[in-house]
Amino acid sequence: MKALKIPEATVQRLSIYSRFLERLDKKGVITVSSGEIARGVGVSPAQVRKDLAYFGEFGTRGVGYNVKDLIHYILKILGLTKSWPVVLVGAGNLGTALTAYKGFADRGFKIVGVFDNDLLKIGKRIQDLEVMPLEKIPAVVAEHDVKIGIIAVPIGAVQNIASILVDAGVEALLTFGPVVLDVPEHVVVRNVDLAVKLEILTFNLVFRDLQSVL
Amino acid sequence: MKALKIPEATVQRLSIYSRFLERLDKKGVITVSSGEIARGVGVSPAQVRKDLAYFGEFGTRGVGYNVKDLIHYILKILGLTKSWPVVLVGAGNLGTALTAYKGFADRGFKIVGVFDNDLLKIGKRIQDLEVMPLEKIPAVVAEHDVKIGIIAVPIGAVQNIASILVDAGVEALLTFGPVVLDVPEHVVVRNVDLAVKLEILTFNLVFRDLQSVL
DNA sequence: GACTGTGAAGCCATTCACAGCT
DNA sequence: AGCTGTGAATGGCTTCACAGTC
Repeated sequence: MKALKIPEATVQRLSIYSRFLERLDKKGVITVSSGEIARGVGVSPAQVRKDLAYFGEFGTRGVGYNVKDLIHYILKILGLTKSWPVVLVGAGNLGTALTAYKGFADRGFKIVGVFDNDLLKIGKRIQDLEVMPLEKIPAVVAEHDVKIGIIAVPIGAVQNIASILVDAGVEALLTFGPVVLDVPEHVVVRNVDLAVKLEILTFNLVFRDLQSVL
Repeated sequence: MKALKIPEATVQRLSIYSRFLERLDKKGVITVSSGEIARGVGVSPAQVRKDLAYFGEFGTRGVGYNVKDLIHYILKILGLTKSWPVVLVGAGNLGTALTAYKGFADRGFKIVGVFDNDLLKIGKRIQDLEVMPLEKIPAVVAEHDVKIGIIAVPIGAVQNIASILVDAGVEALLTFGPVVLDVPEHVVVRNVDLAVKLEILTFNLVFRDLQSVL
């Protein structure tokens, strides 16, 4: 065997490469070099080659990579050659925005159920989905063999929802806001924290000014 | 001088520490050790100490850190001892969700203007803000001395909005989706890509299964 | 000549382990 | 005894540089 540990940064970049390549493909571009990809997404050419080398030899020396083929290989690596059903818990502002988010559908993610515990929201329609009570989670997860859950509920409720999803069979969770989840080891969790992102901006703004004084 | 290069990961964690500490403070906790912080946010104690050590000596040996003081120091480091005015461009689903997002207000970010180029959206009220046309960006940015812009528009329009914001005087941008911005060097840009996050999940799901076969 | 694939080098972040303080 | 602060060691990711191929 060969594949061992893949840096998370590599996985992130593969996702980005593949979307850049799809744009090239739409423009009719047939072949691309690591340097062109690098410029297109803002990394170094060596980085592009290294990232791809973790998974095989996809290029031709002296020529570059075939765009269509490379797209296919990367999607295969990322597990995106099939559509993934997703459940979303939380039908507030964020949940509503995520349900409508085209970026998910474009990449084969299909939201098959939206849930909330708020009686005022249950029954409401978001896109073409009816918001369901939490009790329906197990049935929907089982019916569609859902592996991925998105949790967009107030911070105090996140752990509880995570447990419900995991018990129902979900194996990967995307959460928002500052939470540390207690879930079984086999469950993959990633978090998006928008306040952190803004605070990286403010840090850089003030730190830059601070340094210019030294 | 001493401070030189701070890892971005450190900045992220400081933001997370500070919110954990605020929860402790609300509970009335006076003193905390690096080990307790570490357990609370899911990192190693040494990491916590190292992160703080970049910026000074905030603890007492044998005792730990004073919660209130440490919160204050971290907020100072992150530039959060003042409120930051923010403009948001894009009044679609995501923009609307972001405008209502409590996590921003809680940390002192105040959205002072929401803009869109869609005539159907202009004039609409989101929270207590009226959606304004793009032409108003320079005036609002100047009036409130806005340094931070959030761009939540379709991917094709992002670069154009970024340029407008930068021309108006904004120095830090938060964008969504797969874009590489062309902006002056002094402008700080960070990106949130939700599809990438989901694809990290799928990668891990399929890669785990793949590895178990080897 | 052009560009990939890759071992080696370099760089950066995290962890270790212990001296120093309370 | 307990816990911080930190130099040293480790581990991991990125860049370099070049051999290999078209």
